[in-house]
Amino acid sequence: MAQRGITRDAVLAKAIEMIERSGSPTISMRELAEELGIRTPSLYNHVKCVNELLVEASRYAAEELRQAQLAAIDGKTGDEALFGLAAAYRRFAQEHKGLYKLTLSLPTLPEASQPQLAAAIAEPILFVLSRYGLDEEQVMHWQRVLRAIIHDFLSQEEAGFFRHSPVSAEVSYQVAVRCFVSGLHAEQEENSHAGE
Amino acid sequence: MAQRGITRDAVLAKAIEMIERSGSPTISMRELAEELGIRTPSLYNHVKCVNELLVEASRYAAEELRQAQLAAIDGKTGDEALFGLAAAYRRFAQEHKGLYKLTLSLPTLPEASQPQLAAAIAEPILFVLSRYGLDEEQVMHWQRVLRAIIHDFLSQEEAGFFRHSPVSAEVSYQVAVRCFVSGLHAEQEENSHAGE
DNA sequence: TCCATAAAACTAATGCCATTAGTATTATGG
DNA sequence: CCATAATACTAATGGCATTAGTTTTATGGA
Repeated sequence: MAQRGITRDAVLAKAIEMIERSGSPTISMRELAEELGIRTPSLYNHVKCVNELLVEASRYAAEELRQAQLAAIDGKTGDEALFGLAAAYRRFAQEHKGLYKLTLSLPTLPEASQPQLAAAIAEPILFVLSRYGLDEEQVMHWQRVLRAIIHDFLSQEEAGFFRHSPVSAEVSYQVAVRCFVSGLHAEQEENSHAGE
Repeated sequence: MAQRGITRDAVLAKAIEMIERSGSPTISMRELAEELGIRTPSLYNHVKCVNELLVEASRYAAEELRQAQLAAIDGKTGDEALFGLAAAYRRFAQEHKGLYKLTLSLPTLPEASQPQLAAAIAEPILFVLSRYGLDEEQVMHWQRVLRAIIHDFLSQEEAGFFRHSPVSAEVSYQVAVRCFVSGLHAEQEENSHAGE
């Protein structure tokens, strides 16, 4: 038996499908082979190792997240764009748990592929912030702050930190985003006063 | 050969020591046994499974983080206490990488032990925030926001997200904390206006 | 003082996983 | 129509946690 129509792309697609389905950013070669209807070692005709699959899946996840962000800020600027970004992140995390977690562990990937992916994800935020009259370094700081708020909020929620509380996680998230915007305005304020 | 002076506590202590040393919140039964000078299966005379060890180590980590927080706010109130908390978190994360990561994955523990540990960690923050004249639900939201900022900032930094940038992570962190405080004050402001 | 008992170590074995080595089969282009 | 390369297979390796069953030793009651 040979040539069963399985290609590297098909393997990757199935891996991504399984990550989406399970909500977990891990890949089991055994299960993957089973789903494809082949024996485990046959996978190695298409990929080098499980890590290579993770890198490829991360690449895909980063691109998806990037697109979701770009769609969210389309035609918007300023605070509206920021709220749009925050909402898009939250939706992405909820609808694509596994892919989202993959973007969180992106820095564990091999050095080479990492910077581009991180940059691809950060870019939409940087773009929106670049219109706030901050200097380049400040933009970097505030981008990190926003990502920190958004990211960890979601991962804490996902991880179950809020599960045992009656207080709405959704509302907490809105408080967090408003907090960011308000802090950002304060910084802007300070900048403009500095020039007087 | 028997009775080599190894107790359950000794096993746990060594496990914690190894987590501290490696900076990784994982335990290998094989390595653990090797360090203790016994064979792997002998560990099972003292603990039920590797997960039980992780639970115990998490308990310890949560308590340590709690103590670090309490020490940081001792004699302080208001913004000063908040800045103290943030600094303490950062220091703890840097000096106890492994334990800190353990507190991040706390929710993966069995349901039973989780709420107390999460509460123990959150309590000092709740205490400080309780003096800001917010209602109970607001306190909960703002506690989550602060934890989100602090936590993810540190885990992103640890994970290497900032490694390829010349912009200081330390300064970004300060921007984040100031952002929180400024946002908190804005909320306070709104509350007092609402009563007019 | 001695021995029964239980604690704590051991060896051997199981099962799950990723991965590698080596072999068989089949699709395809020359 | 057949040589070759691609792709699947089986078999084996090595690492891991864990379990079963056995041996050794510390200790307290006779």
